[in-house]
Amino acid sequence: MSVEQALQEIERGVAEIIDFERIEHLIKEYYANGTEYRVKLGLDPTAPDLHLGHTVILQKLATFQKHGGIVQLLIGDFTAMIGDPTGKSETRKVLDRDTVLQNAKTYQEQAFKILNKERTELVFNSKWLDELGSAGIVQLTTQFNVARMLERDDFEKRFKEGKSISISEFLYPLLQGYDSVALKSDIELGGTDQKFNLLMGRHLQRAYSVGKEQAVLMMPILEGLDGVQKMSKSLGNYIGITEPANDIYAKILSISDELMWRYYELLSSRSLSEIADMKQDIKDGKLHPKKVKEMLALEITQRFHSKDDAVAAQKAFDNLFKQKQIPDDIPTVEIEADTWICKALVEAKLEPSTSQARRDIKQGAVKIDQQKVSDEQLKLQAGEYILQVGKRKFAKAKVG
RNA sequence: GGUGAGAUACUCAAGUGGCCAACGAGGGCAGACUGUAAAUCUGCUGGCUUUCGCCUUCGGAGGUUCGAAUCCUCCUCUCACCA
Repeated sequence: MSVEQALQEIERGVAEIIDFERIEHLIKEYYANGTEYRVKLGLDPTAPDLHLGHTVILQKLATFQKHGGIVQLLIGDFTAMIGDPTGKSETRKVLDRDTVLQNAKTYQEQAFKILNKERTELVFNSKWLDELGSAGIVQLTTQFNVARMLERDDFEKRFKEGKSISISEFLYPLLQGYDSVALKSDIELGGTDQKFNLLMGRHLQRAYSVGKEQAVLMMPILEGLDGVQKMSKSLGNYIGITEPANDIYAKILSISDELMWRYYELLSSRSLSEIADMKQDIKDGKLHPKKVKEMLALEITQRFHSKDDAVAAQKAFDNLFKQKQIPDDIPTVEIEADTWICKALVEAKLEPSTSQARRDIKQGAVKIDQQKVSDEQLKLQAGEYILQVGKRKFAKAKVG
């Protein structure tokens, strides 16, 4: 593969690159002399599950691995105890160490679904930050000043609004930047929201005379299923990479058409020209958008499961929705005879409370064996039934 | 350390003695329409073995009252101004 092609791949979908010349140089060196280089990604192990939003950056790392990069997967076990203030309107809660370590472990297991393990170095920043000591911290803080710290958007905003900013939060970007000093990274990746922190790495590498200043490559923030807010676990609009094939497939099909293109650009491995062609074909009426979305869903599902699983997920989905059939693998619950329907739905975990069940029955959302339930006083007689709430919640009930 | 303001459901936010399970907005769930999409329209959005009923909830603990989210006391936390 040529250097040009490699750079093209690297540039795809990125939001911003700082010091592109350095990346260009590193790639050239690799293809000319086989010289490897280090690409850093810092992970904040506060939420234990990776979702598609994280994979945008992980995939970019994998691209670097193909072109001579050794990935430094940095688990911010030390910094996580402070909590990254990025995008937060208030001070984060401090996590205890056990939780942080547990989360970190989950993270690495998942990251290797995308990254090449052979070309990844796993590091924990407590290794050098623990040793930094008070003197080291003071030394570090002399490298930056408050006025510049307050240039950071979220700090500035909070400062203006008179909201509290903890001193420890000022330390966060400094420590994260110091990681780049300790790791001597050549390139650091991150989301656009990390720009300030990423640049800090460059600044500190210069201040500590590391002999290089890392290039910075920022990926856009992936929107969640709602298409508006960023994908995040706490907002519940995410697709986790450990989710079952059926769920991943179904969730992707549920995104809007507009958002689908965004996902194509950031997540698919299809070429940009291919994607542009599909867009045109839809415009010309040659291609149905649903079809294109199915292809995306298949591709992504296959990435985290097998091809067979992906095809099976598609089939299950079609059964469920296109043909309005009932999926094959639904949970079974045993229920005593003569149980009130609302209570049964709660026992089957289809409803959180009998009150909610009652409301849903009133709205015609509850079905037994495809038949709408209209009587909320109904009692289940012995036998086997398929209980359904809404379009996608099912359970098989063995009553008796 | 001093002074002042505030804490209401998933979030924001009304309510300042009974009409309050608590306006409104967002979010969420469901129904219609669709391509399980989006947009739009409609309904619901504390719990309860059963709903024209009962129980719990407006930062916490007490108190006043026939009756408190609303008044009083203390406590906890947040914010602002001053030092």
